[in-house]
Amino acid sequence: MATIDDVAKTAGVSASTVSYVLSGKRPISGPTRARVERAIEKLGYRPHAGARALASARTNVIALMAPLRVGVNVPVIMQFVTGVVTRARDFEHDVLLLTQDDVSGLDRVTGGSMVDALVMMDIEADDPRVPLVAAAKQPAVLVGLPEDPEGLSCVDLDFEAAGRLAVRHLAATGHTDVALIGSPPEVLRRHTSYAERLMRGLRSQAQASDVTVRVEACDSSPSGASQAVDTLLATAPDTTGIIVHNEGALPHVLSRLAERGIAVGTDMAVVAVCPKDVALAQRIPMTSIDLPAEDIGRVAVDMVMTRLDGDQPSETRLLAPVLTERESSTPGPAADG
Amino acid sequence: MATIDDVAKTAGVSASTVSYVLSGKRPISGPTRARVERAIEKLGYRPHAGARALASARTNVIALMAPLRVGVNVPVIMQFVTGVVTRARDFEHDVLLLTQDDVSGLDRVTGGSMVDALVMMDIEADDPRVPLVAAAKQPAVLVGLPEDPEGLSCVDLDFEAAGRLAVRHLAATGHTDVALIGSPPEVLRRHTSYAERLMRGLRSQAQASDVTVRVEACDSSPSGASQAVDTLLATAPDTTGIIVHNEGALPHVLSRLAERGIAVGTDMAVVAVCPKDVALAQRIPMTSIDLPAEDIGRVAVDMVMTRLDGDQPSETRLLAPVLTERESSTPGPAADG
DNA sequence: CGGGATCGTCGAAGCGATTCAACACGCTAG
DNA sequence: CTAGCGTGTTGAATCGCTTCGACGATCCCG
Repeated sequence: MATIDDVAKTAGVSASTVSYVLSGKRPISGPTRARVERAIEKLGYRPHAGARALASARTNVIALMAPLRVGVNVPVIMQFVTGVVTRARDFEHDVLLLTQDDVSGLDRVTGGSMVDALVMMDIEADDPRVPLVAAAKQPAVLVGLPEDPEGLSCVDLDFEAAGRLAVRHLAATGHTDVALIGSPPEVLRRHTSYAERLMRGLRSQAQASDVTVRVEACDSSPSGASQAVDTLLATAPDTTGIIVHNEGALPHVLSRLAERGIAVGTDMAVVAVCPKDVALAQRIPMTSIDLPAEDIGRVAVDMVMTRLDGDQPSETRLLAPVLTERESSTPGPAADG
Repeated sequence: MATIDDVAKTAGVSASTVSYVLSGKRPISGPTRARVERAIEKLGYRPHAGARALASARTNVIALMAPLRVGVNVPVIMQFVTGVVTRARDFEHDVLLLTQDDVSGLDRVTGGSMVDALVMMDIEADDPRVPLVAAAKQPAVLVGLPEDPEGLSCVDLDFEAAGRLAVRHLAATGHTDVALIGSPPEVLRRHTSYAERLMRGLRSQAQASDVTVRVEACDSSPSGASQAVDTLLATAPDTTGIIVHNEGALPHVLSRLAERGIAVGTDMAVVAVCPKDVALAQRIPMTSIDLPAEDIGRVAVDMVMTRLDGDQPSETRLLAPVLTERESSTPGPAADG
């Protein structure tokens, strides 16, 4: 491989000049720049990433911790990841992927200066990674909300507001008995923050809107979904509105309702909290609160990049939920006639 | 951050000794090793990845190109990725994720010595990345089969054998009119190798077993799947066995069959080509040919690691397909009575 | 008891970039 | 006419590690 010295030699300049042409940190005259660029082209020169990292203390790589835990919805994760990877490229950064949720990987990439910054997904209320990453020299952004952010920046959909919004929507369309079909029990057991925040919003708005809300955990299998539906209808037969916050279970919930002869949209209003494409890929276009996974990934990168040099204060960004009415929810019983 | 010199100083040895303790490339006496290790521990020393890469020409990172193209099944991709990431850790390597299928990323990580090796997924028959990666100084393994591998190593499920196996199974259980519900049209248009190989196997065995086989492309949406089923049953009403090679469409195909009152397993035998967990997550446990995505990812890493120093010759590894009978396929009409 | 092998450690030379201080040059202003 | 300035370029130091050759000490065997 050609080195910067080779380029310098064939362009008839010094290595530092080549470096400045590349980085633009000092003015270089037009002719010189042109000669250098020609030399680079000719030799097919690519700066050595390691050498660069050593000299400049910048790797142009960010770490993305995306633990693949049981119960997480893989396609949604991948939407995040896509957002992160593509946005990172806008900042000339590549992405190092860590899928294990152990803490050693964090230590390695952080301590070894393998990355300039970190984005961590699937944050739990009391996440063991948080103190470690707070102590790291690299800036970090958490996707989700830990109990104690320790001065770290966070970003996520405002699930609490989403919960309120969903209930408000159902209440406004005349429903008084609503239910949540939510995350798998494993997710709840881990105290993954989004699940709890949604419920909090749900409950507070239920009280405010004088609506009862029943909660069912639900794993993503067909049988799990059927069971959740059956239990719900057995214990709360007056339910006329369901909020589904479980991408994997959603199609099965709809199937089960269909099997039981319950027409979604007329007999039963259903609001999904999920990415738009999931909402549209069901048998009926779903009224949904969009989970803008790719956006969130993008924002996470924006935030972490801002903090690369300037010591921006930490900040928490909760994206406002947007509810889009589609065919799965229509005015409920109280609004009838 | 502490440097190797700091460690050397506090341990009372030279930096090279510390390095040898870490790498084990020269014998170090017990007491010395112990002193060094204590110093490392005490200072929380982590070798600087960039410096290491510069000096040793090893980054301990491999690149994973996983283009997220339309029509690919994301959960399956993630199974590959998981296999790659976890196996890479066994070799002390981390994974740099490239999701864009452009060629510039390849160039960057390759030319800039950011990685020691490459794993490339979703290979097309005439993939533009292949010549580039063949010219790179890093070893590479392709997941899939290009038309001309140019001396590169490849790994994949033996889809041609899978096609034969599926037909043989159906033929053996008495079916004479079978059909494939296959990949989305985009995938076929790209000449993604697995789709074509499966069809080749299907056709050759159909001829050998004196069975007719009809082929339907099928996108992964509910409507696409329904349409594929409807078209199939309209144009080939005698069909009694279906092979589904499309993870996304599979549940919808089954739903549609159910809607039309066709009982899977008795009226219609269905064989799926998909990961085992997908086969088991359907309304009926599916007879399936396992797509061992995670295994393939692991094997890809094994192969590429073998080629890191030794100049092992290139090799193509096609994993033998395994068919597991479950409830979705039972003896067909000719075997009845 | 001497000579060669073996073992453990060290010093120094890179690896390939970045960046700072310094310098040469041509201008303008005084 | 010169001091002073800005512009464009350079040389050298530096980043933190690996690795090669060398060297003293210890060991074994004849």
